[in-house]
Amino acid sequence: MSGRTVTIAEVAKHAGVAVSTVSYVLSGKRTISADTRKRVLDSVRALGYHPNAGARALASKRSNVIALVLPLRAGMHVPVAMRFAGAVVTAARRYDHDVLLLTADEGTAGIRRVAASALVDALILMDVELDDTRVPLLRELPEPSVLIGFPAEPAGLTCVDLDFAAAGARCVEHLAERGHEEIALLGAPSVVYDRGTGFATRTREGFVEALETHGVQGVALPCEETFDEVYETVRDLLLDHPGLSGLVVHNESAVGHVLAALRQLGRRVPDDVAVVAICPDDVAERASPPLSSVLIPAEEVGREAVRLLMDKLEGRGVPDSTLLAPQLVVRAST
Amino acid sequence: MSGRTVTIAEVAKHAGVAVSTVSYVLSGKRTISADTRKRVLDSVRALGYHPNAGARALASKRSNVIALVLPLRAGMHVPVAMRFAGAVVTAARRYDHDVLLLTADEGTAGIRRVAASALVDALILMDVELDDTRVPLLRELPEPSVLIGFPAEPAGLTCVDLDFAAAGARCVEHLAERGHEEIALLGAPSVVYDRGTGFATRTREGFVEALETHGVQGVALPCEETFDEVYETVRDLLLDHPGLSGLVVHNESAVGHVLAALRQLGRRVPDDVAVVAICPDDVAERASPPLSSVLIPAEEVGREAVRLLMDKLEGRGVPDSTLLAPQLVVRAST
DNA sequence: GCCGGTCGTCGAAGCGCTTCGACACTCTCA
DNA sequence: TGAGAGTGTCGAAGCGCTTCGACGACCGGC
Repeated sequence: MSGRTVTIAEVAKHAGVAVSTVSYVLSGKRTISADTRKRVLDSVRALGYHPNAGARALASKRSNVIALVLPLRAGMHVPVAMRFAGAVVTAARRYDHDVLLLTADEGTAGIRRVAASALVDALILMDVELDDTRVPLLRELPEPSVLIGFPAEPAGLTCVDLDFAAAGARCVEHLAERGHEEIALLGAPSVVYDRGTGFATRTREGFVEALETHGVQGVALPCEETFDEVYETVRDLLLDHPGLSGLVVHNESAVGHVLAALRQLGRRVPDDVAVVAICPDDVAERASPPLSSVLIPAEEVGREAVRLLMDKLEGRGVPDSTLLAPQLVVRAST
Repeated sequence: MSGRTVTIAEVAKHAGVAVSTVSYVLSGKRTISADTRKRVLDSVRALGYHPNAGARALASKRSNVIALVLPLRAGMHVPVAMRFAGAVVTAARRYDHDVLLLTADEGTAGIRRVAASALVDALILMDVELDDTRVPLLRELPEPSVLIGFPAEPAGLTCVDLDFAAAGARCVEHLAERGHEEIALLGAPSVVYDRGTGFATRTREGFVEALETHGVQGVALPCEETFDEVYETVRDLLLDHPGLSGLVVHNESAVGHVLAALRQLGRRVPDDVAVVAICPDDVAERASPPLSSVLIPAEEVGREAVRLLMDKLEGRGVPDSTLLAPQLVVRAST
């Protein structure tokens, strides 16, 4: 409570025990009698003791901080990224860890620095590309790490993500069930495919494969994010494919524009064109009409990434690859 | 380079000097001969030395980490927040500091914890409300802090923000110059006003005051974020105010819907209704038509917040209040 | 040629914590 | 009844760094 900072020695004196006893009460690493424990905890509360993070890190070789590496680059969808980040912070706190935020300005040097200085115990990487420069570094780092997303060569790494291939396939299946025979996928901006970001590519692959499985005609197109570009894309698509009656949209920034474009082109949703999106729930619910969608389970992915990381920190084995099953929610648009 | 972690003692031995000499070379706190300095720096590079963050923090009572408190609550615009966050991280790195990410789940306890444990040296708070529970805590904390946004009672605090009142006024001025005589402000969702978030309220005040100054009729309305609600709001607004020809939109999620609604209601932009937005540049540029806008200078605000914080950490005096002047960019919508 | 003042370097004392080994007990079972 | 096996607690040794005071070496001024 006081302004001055309280040390473990003061707690020990207040409780009438040795410093090490206080430490063991707090860490639970040795058995302490219920009586002593209570006395110590009372003193901790009375003095408002918070262990000094630096001292703890120095002595224990654990900082209880994890790094969240978040490149913030073009074409990446920021609200989704933020929800991942929020989920990671919340989950980390449950394991008594804090989160250090790293961006890409420093390149891999930042990762090396926080790892080498023992500022962090472990790392979570977001927005992983198929050919990601950070991946080789991760392999040589002694600190454990988890990737959200998949690089081209994930062997020996620990990766978590929504199963985007299954998500793409699930959308096709859904539209096929509804009787649509010609459909299209509007995906990420082309720059995202060019960069080889995994999730976009994998959705497209899942989509394309499922076309065959379900005996449906279909095309997959990239999709830019300004209204005018979206409008043109949709207009041309409808011109080129007069029989098209179903649309899968995997691009959250564009999804509103797609609906507006359809309206403007005189197509009703879902009567003329059914639309299913791959996007977070709130975006789908907020659209008009509300969209059937495969939700991107940001919270779940974040939580899972932290859980895997903690398992690795504790030396427990973890699977290389964790794919979260897509879940389709049917709303007014199909 | 090696797997093992290198200590200052090894650097000292390698360079043939005392440990303290290495420390002084690195910190520059005592004069060291050019010769010795070079030898030490060469050894640092040769061994790949990174000072241990915990040890450094313990000995120097400075962790070189600042906390970024980011509530992530409803109604807050996530991409903007993220740009602030990115700017803060980048700016902090220039002062050799890292950024710890804190969310609101823990409430004020999280702030107290990281401050008391000396995990961080200082704090930056984002998305500050007029009546913010975190503010009283900040006042009693010994660690310096900077707020992005203004609480109701900012005396004794250090606050930075865009001058939203001036931004609101600037939009009115712009529309008045273009000859519009009846205009409206579509603001944040009502929940944001209810919470008393400063930026929304201050824009409205600036808007309302400027109406009089420029002899213009006008109303200010909150604005929800689903298409249907926006559509109704715009429709009713045009019905109630047949002479209305100018719109100020201060709501990034709604701005696309507003344009779509106007289109659907048969109003051309800017011929029938001129629209000026208060939003980040990329949103304004991506709209159709591109919007005249007062940009939200996220990078500048973030950078300024960090600069102020570093000044406070060094014991330099800083102004209580820093307002960044709005800058209006004219595009196709007015 | 001696004195005081820099300048450059060193050694050692912590910073607040964890953890290891030791030790005094109390049980248990031969 | 005494050896052996826990329990519960303590003291002390670091963890890797910063920083303080000390101390030669060298300088210019008288």
